[in-house]
Amino acid sequence: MQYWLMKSEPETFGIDHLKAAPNSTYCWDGVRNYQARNYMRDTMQVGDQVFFYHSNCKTPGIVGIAKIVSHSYPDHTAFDPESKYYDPKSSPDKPRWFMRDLKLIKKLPNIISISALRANPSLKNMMVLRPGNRLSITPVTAQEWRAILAMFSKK
DNA sequence: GCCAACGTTGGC
DNA sequence: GCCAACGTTGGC
Repeated sequence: MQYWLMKSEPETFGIDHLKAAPNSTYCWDGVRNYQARNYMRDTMQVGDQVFFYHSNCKTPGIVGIAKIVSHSYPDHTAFDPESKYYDPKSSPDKPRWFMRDLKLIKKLPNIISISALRANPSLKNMMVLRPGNRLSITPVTAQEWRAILAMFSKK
């Protein structure tokens, strides 16, 4: 079992979009970064747990918990010229980008903001908090996972 | 809206 | 294979 943090812009695909999807499950499309793709395609396993993070918004932070419920498969939005994720270098024969399905486990009662995360000393090495971090999918250690769970179960 | 940090592109 | 230019991310 591994843990991850996955960023999404709430305007584009937020926690409520996932919640509203059939079976609260949706494909994590649009990843166009090789490192993030490799995590998704190669490293993730079905059953891994995920912090759902809202980025590029008024209050960035962790808003929910989800889990990986599928193996990786080609991201079809890359084949669609109408999609904003279209990539002519990816084809069904030779797909370049992959995705997995995520199922919402729970939406948190309150957001755990990035400032709250930064204020927690046990998270000082967390990847998403590192300066200049732009990776949309980052691994979370078991220690970090537990420390973050403790932050909201206390409330 | 600003801007620092970073990944990608493409000329050489 | 280097590296400058460019585009994007994302916190503030």
